[in-house]
Amino acid sequence: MIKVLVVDDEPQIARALRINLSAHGYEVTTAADGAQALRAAAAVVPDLVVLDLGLPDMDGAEVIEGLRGWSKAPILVLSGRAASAEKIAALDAGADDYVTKPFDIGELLARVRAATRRSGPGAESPVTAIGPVTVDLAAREVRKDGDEVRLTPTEWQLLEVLLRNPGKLVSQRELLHRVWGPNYDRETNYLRQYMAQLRRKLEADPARPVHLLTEPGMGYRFRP
Amino acid sequence: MIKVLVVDDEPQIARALRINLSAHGYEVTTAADGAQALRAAAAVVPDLVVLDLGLPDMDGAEVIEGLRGWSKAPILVLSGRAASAEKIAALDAGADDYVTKPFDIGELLARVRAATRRSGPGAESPVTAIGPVTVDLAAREVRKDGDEVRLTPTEWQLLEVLLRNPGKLVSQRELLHRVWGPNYDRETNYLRQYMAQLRRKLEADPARPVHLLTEPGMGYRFRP
DNA sequence: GACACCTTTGACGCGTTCTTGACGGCCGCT
DNA sequence: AGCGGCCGTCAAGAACGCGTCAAAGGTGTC
Repeated sequence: MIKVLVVDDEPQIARALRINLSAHGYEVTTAADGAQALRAAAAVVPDLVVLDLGLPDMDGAEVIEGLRGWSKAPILVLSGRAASAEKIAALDAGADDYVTKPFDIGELLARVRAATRRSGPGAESPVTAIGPVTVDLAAREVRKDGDEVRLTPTEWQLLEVLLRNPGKLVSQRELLHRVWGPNYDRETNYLRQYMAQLRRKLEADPARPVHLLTEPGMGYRFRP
Repeated sequence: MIKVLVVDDEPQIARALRINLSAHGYEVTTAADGAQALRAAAAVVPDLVVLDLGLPDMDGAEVIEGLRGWSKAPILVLSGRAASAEKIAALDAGADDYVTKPFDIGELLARVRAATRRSGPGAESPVTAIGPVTVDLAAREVRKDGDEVRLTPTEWQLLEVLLRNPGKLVSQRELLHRVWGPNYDRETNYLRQYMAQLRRKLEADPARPVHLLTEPGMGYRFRP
């Protein structure tokens, strides 16, 4: 989750930003003045800072420079002042963007997206561990004792459904529907076939599976 | 020297921007419409693009997307329209900043500095090594055993998508969408054709690729 | 207008994957 | 004990996808 630090001394604006950003999937922290902002930045290490100028305790450029010493996270400045000199000062101090109030919330969100897009895609993908095997669903990569294991498309789909419901029982019908389509209900032999292949490739002892379990008469279950 | 491409159909504005940017030490190229812009971008490989919307021949978003396929250079959009919807569309298409006319030239220069500051230090050497081959995505240059290798535009786009997701599997659908457009879903023969060409040019043994791998039925993967 | 280059399109052989059927073992039920 | 249901395993042919070659269509250059 992308972490955003909102710095604003006006509670209404801070609240509005928190609500909107949270609604779009960001993790929001707020600070009401410069000192709080620098402390909060050190604590949460945000991926982006939305900074209102005109804070009660510090000058805007000071806050920007204080942040720039720590972090390379984009800084998006809000301000009531439209004067060019202020914008230039803020941008040259290290801000990445400057928006004057009153601002359109949609536009602000678009600018937030533009700013995070640049620095964003350096993230690692989540990896699921199955005993000696690691599965990276995003990269579509399986490793067993370090070397890679190749799965066929059908094997991937089946494994993905199970892994996305860790610990839960997935019925045969649901597995068939998700992998082969809604017209498949009773082809349980497909499941037997491919579960066996998955176990051969992923389980330490395919005859005695520990993670890819059969629930007789019901379905299959992935145990982490 | 930092190279800036200025795209504007109004000669006075283009001239004013050229003079001001040149005076501040930038190397300026100008283009008067979208087609020229894309051609010029391919030729000079700019470090930043200043793009006026409302070009005579193409929609603004088209130009942005055309540029984004090639390059990660920041795009600073100029526009006479202050409507939020347009700003949002441009930013989400891949623009980095949006300035409404009339604009203060000092502020514009500050935004140019802010944009180049970000990509400047990090974009020093984005060179990817593929065995005996080195690929410089920013400079758009490939060398194999020291000699230059020529890639066609389509080959570049395909290679770029793969290189920007190192280790990750990229589905054939995504590759088709990113290189040929959202209307292409099943033309996997294009992928076969161009992957073969890339392998001929980049792999030591094109018949046994080590870095540009096929995942049958799913997609392709670049392994560093 | 001829030429070169790139893109698009079609066809074929081959290896892999999917589908399908059959068999035997384990378990619970009668 | 006998039986039927369910699962794991094995072994086939069919179908699919990939790499490759070849050639036509399109565009800009000389």
